[in-house]
Order: sequence, then C-alpha cells, then structure tokens
Amino acid sequence: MATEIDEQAVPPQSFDELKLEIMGRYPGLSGQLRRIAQFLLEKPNDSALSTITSIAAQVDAQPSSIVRFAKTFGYDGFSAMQKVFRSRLITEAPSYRERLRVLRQNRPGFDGAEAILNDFIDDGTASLEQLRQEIDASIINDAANKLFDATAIYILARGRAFPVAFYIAYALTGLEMPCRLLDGVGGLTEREARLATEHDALLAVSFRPYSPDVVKLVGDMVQKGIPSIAITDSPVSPLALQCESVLETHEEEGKAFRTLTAPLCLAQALVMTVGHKLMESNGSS
Amino acid sequence: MATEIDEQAVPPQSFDELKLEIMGRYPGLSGQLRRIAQFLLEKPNDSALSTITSIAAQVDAQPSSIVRFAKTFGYDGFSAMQKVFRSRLITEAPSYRERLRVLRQNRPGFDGAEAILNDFIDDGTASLEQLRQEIDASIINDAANKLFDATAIYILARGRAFPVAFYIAYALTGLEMPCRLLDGVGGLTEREARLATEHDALLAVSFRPYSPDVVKLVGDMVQKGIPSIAITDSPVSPLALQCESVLETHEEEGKAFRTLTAPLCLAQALVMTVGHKLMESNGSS
DNA sequence: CAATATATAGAAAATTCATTCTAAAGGTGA
DNA sequence: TCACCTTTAGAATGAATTTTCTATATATTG
Repeated sequence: MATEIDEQAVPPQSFDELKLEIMGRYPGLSGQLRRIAQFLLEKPNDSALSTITSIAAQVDAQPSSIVRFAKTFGYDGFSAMQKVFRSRLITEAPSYRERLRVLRQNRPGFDGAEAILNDFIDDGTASLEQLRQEIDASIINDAANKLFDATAIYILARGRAFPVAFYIAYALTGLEMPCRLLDGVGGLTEREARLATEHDALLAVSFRPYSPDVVKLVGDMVQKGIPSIAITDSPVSPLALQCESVLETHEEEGKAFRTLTAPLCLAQALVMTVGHKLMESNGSS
Repeated sequence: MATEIDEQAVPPQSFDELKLEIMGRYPGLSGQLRRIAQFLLEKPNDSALSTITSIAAQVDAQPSSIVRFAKTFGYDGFSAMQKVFRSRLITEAPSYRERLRVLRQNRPGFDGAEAILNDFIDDGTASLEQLRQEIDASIINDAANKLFDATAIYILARGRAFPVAFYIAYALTGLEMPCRLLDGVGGLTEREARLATEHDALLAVSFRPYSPDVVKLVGDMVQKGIPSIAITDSPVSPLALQCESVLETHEEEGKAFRTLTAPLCLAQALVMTVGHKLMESNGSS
C-alpha cells in the first residue's frame, strides 16, 4: 500500500482539461461527489470566487467533502483546484501563454535568432488578443469622429511612440485629410502647436516613460480647448488624464522589449474608421 | 468633526464607474495611493483574484495602505472594493467571447469600429503566423552580424516603411550602436549616404510601391560595396534584388490595408539579436 | 449476516487573511 | 525652526477559511 489518494499523477491545469476529467469520471463517483461535480461545472464562476464553505452550503455538504473531491482529482486541496477555475476567468489568451511556455521549455537557454523571433511573434500575438478583449470600440468611434470633424489634425509623439504617430499621419494623408505631424524637426513643434484651434483635433501617442515634452504640450493644447485623443498604455498615464478620448493598449509585464504591435493595430483601426466615415459622407453628398 | 472617511456616500459598484472615479481623483492622490491606483487599473485581473498581501507586495506597500485606498474611495475595506473587480470578471469575460463569435459569424459588411478593429487584429495575427512559418532565422542572424560588425549603420526608408526604419534606429540607439537614420529631412539623404564605407552597413526598408529614391540610393550604396540588408515584401522586389541579406515579410493578398505588424516584429527580432551579440561580446571581453 | 471498505458529517486545529492601531516619517505653513 | 497635519510602515488583533482528524453512517462482498 503506497499512497492513498493519487488517482492522478498530475491534476488538470486548465478548466477544459478538468471539465473533461470530471465528465469522464462522473459515472464512477459517489452521490455526493456527483452533486459537487455538477455544481462545479454548472457554476464555474461561483466555484472560482466563492469560499469552500459557501460552496459546501450550496450543495448541502460539508467543506471537507469538497476537499475530498479536490483530492480525488489529484489536487492538494480545494485551493489548488480553485486556481483552475480562477484561471478560466482570466481571459488573457491563456492558449498563447501556454504555447509560449511550451516554446520556452523546449528551448533551454538561447539558441539564436529563431528563438528570439518566435518570442516576439508570441508576444505580438498575445498583445493583439489582449487588445481585442480590452478595447472599447465606442471610444475608437468617438475618436474617429473627432478626427473626422477636425479642420486640421495635429499628431504628436516622440521616441518609441513616434512610429505610431508617423503611420497615422501617413495614412490620414492618404485619405487626404489635413494633418500635421509635430515631429520636432527644427524645434518647430511649439510654434506649430500654437496654430491649433478648437475646430482642430490633437492626437497624441505616448508610452511609459512618458516624454515630458509631449505631456506638457498636450496639457497646453487641451487647456486651449482643442479636442484631444490619446493613445497610451495606462488609464492613469499623464496623457490619459488630460485627453478626452483615451485609447489604451496595455503592455504585458515582464517583457524587456515592448512591442508596438497593439498600438499600431489600434491606429490602423482608428484611421480605417475615419476613412469609412469619409466614404459615407462622400457617398451621401 | 463628524465622520472621518466618507469622501464618497456610495462607492462605485461597477468597474467602469470605479475606473472613472479613480481617474478623476488620481491627480489629488498621494504618491503611494497613485501607485496603488495604477496597479488596480492596469492589472484588474490580479486585483480581483489576489490577496491584499500579494497586491501590497507588488506595489511595494503595506496591506494597510491598500485598505486606506479602499476607504478613500468609500468602501468599507479592501474586500468590499475587490468585489467590484470580481464582478468585472464574471460579467465581462463570458459575454465578450460571445460577442466576438457573433461578430465573426455575421460580418456581411461593415458594422462599426469594432468590426474594423477585429479585422485588423485577425490580419495582424495571421501575418505574424505567416512570418513564423516563412522566415529563415539564419538570414536574421546574418543580418544581425552585419549590423554588429558595422562601424556605422545607415537606415533608409520612406513612406509606409518609415515607421519600421525609425523603430530600428530608435532601438539600436538604445543599444548605443552608431546608427544614422536617413530620414530625408532637409534633403540631406544623399550627402549623408555618401559618407558610408564598406565598414558600415545599410539597412533599407521598402514595400510596394517601392520608393524610387530608396531603390536608387540602395543601388548606389551597394555599388560602393557597403554591406546591405533589405526588409521588403518580395524576393524580387527592387530592394531584394540588390541587397545581400534579404528579410521578407509577405503581405497577404487582397487586403486593402496592409499591416506593419510583421515587418515590425521582424525588426524587433533583428535588433534583439544584435543586442544579444552585443552582450555576448561584452561579457567575453 | 458479518466483516470490511468506503463515504460522510462534524468538530477541531492550523493557517491565512483583512483590518485596526500605534508609532514614525515626511511635508507644509507659520 | 517649530508645530501641525498628512501619509506611511509595521506589528498586533481578530475574523474567516481551509484543512485535518475522528466518529458515524452507508455500501459492498464473501
């Protein structure tokens, strides 16, 4: 007689796996364990957030029975099993993270450009997926309206954020929209910015660490009543706090190099939305 | 002296309300409370599931400070505030996936910014996946070696490709590599390019329709024996035909807007590979 | 039917967690 | 510079929660 409860060498780590495991073993479970199984599968949200006591009460059992259930499925205890339910709630593209981990495991240490490229591709894909989940499309729409209504569009960014600004300026120019890229050449930014009126619009892009110049200039222009849009990486960034429309693209933590994938994609969508409004108005006129 | 802490008669009950409230009061908060606010807004998932101790550790504060934060915003304590974060998880997450599926299924034509964004995200993801499959890592490695060995790096692009070039210049500068972005300001490109020698390297980026200026300049510089790298969209593009190292990122056909996702990701990988070589050589010297 | 194994209930123990309280530090304005 | 106010740190407290343990009940098998 070795161990008593180790039906499962390694317990399921994802909700889908656990679900399958429970469904498979359901017929062999005792009456009470079945009730517990049923509750867990039917109310995964409650299972993720409630205490063991509360769950026990809802299935009319003792907390210890829930622990037994968890151990039956190979977990150390209820808490370990609940982690699986919690991970289900976090929709942060778990499939990509897993793939990433697998890739990293298969690659002990550094083995060249291929590993690096794959990492960036993974990061990029994950950040796109995150963008999809976190962005509020109505804000894109508001921002597009501001741009569409503007007599002139001022675009401002520095450093790492500049490619985004440049792309927007390039694309808007293609749509024959009047836009001015405040690129800082010759130190003309402030003079140019002073020309803006409340009939225009300001689109500023900045990520941590936020360029002080950009922050200050945005402050000045917002003060003058110029409609303002920010593309930035936090709801409490100096840009977000000042601008009317705020488009956020959260960066993944722990990554040494942060990608521009998400903000650029967002920028594309913004420009395209403007373009669409343009076509609509041309068509109807 | 009536009550001590009741800044808020009734605290926000939904995440969106709380987010707005935090953003509004952010400027008036103390330094530590700002850090807490930032964490809560940027990591709502963690905030929903972690314990107060864990959150406190992550923002480098005491658990009691988190409680203070919660009370500042009108809650009885941390637990009360955390409920709001938890409710966000169970209300938003599932509905979102459904919304997505619905969107993907019936997309007969245009239905707003959300559809546009989703299209671009899909395109971006697809082009990243394509990049993974088509790229030959050894070419990245060769290119990185050229950059690493160069006395000076000349970077050239126009129009839509310019953001890629700028990003590379920005990143290489961060690595303290000597690079010159031939951005065309003041029409100095040709004069600058003439300074290049065979100890330098040229990195040119261009996509269809290829900028004639770029093509011509690349031709001149290659003629002079300057090691050359191209980031372009076809093996038979005017750039690819002239340069020694060719990094291709195929564009998907039929897409009106072509994304910069893949080339930028490639650029990141390239720069990172250079950075890695840099570290290796510093470590061994 | 007896004997054994399994399942459950319930209480007790141990751990973890949120909160409160107090002292110290840091700013601010006179 | 001093006094006052706000903010923060850290320990202590008290509550809540999970887990373990034991006794009882139920089922199973020979």
